[in-house]
Amino acid sequence: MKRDAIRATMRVTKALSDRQRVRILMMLRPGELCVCQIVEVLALAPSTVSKHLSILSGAGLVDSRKDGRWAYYRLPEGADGAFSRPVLQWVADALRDDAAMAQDAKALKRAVACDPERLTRRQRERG
Amino acid sequence: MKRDAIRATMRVTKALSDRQRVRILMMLRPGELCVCQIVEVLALAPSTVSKHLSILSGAGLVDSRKDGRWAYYRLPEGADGAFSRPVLQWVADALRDDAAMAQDAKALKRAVACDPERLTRRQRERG
DNA sequence: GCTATATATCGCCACATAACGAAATGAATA
DNA sequence: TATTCATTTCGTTATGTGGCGATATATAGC
Repeated sequence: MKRDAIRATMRVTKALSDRQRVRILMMLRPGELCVCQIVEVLALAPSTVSKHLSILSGAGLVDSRKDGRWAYYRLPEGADGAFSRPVLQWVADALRDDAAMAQDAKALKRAVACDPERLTRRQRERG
Repeated sequence: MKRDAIRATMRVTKALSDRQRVRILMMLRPGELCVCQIVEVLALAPSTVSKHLSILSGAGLVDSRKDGRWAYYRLPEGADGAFSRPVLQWVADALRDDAAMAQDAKALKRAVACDPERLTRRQRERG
């Protein structure tokens, strides 16, 4: 008898109950992203995006690694993601062909075109 | 291209992001329940439970019918529930063997033992 | 070591939401 | 028709949460 599967479960459902976090998860499906690339697509303050990522991380919905000054987030692979993968798959299915998601994918393609170095410089210059 | 699959999707994830609503959904898996039976198990004010049910209904996670003074809620069957069924299945899998859910199931068994008539009378006398 | 800089954390504010009790609704029965 | 009563709706309150800017942290390069 699991003592609190409910806790882990609610952490996931609460993480999924915010639109921006769902956008992030969908963006991560093709592969890992630098925080600055996520910031670029969501058009939110870096601190806000960081908070969202920490909530996703706490729910086990993303893994992360640091590479120098940059932090990369990705969907957990293998056994790490086994718990949440089905629900994430449901979200992805539900949002297949969604217009807003398609727009994000397009914006993401542009953001990924330049490396974090150039992307962050552009973000800095715009203020 | 669906214009707002995201809206329907977020309605579901927001509905699932509350613990009491998840408890309700799990309680409904064996079959339909009267509002008073749900009130009995959750131990919340009837108005609160009603609000939760209306949110679940808005997300398409439950159907309802009226029978005289009583209202019955159930998980949508067939095509009606096709959209949400996979995510509900994920929740159910995640909470299989969860201690709190088992306790709800036990309390539910007691609540279902007497019919709505007797149950509401007991609630009235205590309230 | 010092500076620059990408990300994370903190403090704050505006808004959303879960809870309750009171009042409204609507069906059964006297 | 009037009353009873299960449920819903409404108004209020307390708490939770998303957003931002300011500050802290940590790493790269001088």
